[in-house]
Amino acid sequence: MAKNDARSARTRRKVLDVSRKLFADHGYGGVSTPQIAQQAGVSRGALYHHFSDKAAILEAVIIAEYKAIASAIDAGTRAQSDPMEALIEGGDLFLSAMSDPASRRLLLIEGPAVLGKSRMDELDAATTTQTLLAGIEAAQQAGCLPTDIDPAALTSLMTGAYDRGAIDGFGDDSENQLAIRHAIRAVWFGLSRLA
Amino acid sequence: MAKNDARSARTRRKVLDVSRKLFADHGYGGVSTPQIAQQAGVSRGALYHHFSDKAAILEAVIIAEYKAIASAIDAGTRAQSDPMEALIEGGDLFLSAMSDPASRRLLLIEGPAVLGKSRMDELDAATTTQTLLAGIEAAQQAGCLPTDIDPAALTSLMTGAYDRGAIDGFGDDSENQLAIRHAIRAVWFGLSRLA
DNA sequence: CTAAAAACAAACAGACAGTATGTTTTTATA
DNA sequence: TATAAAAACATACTGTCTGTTTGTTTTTAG
Repeated sequence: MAKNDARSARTRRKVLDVSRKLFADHGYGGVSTPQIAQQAGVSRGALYHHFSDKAAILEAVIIAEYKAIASAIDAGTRAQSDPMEALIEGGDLFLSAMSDPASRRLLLIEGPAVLGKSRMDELDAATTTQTLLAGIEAAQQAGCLPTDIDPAALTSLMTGAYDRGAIDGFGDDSENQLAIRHAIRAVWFGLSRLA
Repeated sequence: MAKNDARSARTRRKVLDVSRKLFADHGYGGVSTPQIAQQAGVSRGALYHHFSDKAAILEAVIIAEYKAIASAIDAGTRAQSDPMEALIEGGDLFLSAMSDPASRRLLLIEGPAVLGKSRMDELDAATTTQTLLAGIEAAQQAGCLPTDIDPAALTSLMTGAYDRGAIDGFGDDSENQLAIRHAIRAVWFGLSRLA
């Protein structure tokens, strides 16, 4: 069972590579399975042999995307003693990882619309949200953030802020991006003043 | 030109009422135009006479939704001398207005995916974003918020926080909602400490 | 009262999603 | 190595959808 595995992996890879670009460029509804099959150089039968339906293709693309983001953040994370610095650096790495417009559209627009919020939450579990929640709780225990704030609620708000910051911060100019990073730093510093 | 206007208004109303519920319940892709026409008691021909395509129906639904939100916020806004109190109260009203799951799905999920971010920004112009930006600038001029923060950047972040807060704050329990409101208050207070 | 326009209805054409059926390639076993 | 089973791939087909076109009824304006 080796030659088949490679064959399947090759086919899946071709489909996912093509689909990622198509979904990111034209959105889920703007892409057809014949289009994916043709550009991937694969028959539609092969496509449906590996994926249960069209949404499953997007889901596989998004899972790969989460993994890429997570490993990019992991790779860039340095040992950080101060919990607040860790939060800010983690956030900056997230924003950097989301500098690709394709990532942003797939994870923040198409994913929630096609797979639904609850499924996206599951897929996200090991990635940004969990990391942020852990960081916030650590900062609270270290006395750097006020403890009367529900950590899950703050995680929601800051996740939303980062997501929106990623979307708005990369319009065209990188000027904007710096302003976003500065503003989010201010939010964290302000919260730490309340501790 | 009176009887026809009423006829058109009646037809449009029926289509939009039915579409709002269908789109909110099953998502844009999960609803068909025959389905809309049938439930609205209207022929598909009539439907396409009033709307250029399926996306135009969603757009009309979303425009109505923005108007409803805006007027709900307007109606609840009291004269507020303190700029920070105005910001917080406006935000609370936004969260209350978004307590309807249908509003949340239409404005935060389906809209961006189908119409795109730029179109949603245009439709949103007169509503939440503009109001928030004005509030932040006013607070900065009054010395309640630090002036070294780009107001547009902060508006992005806080809009994202509010949107996400609306989505996460209404899962099932209202306990969550209070935690969200408390956390966002803390964010504003923290920022004001930096002024 | 009648011609033009607006509103509505029905039929149609092209395309798509998902499935069923058939074929080739790979794997496991005798 | 020969062969049966299984996996991978290909093609054909069904029902449905979207957007358009053509036709009909209702309303408006002169």
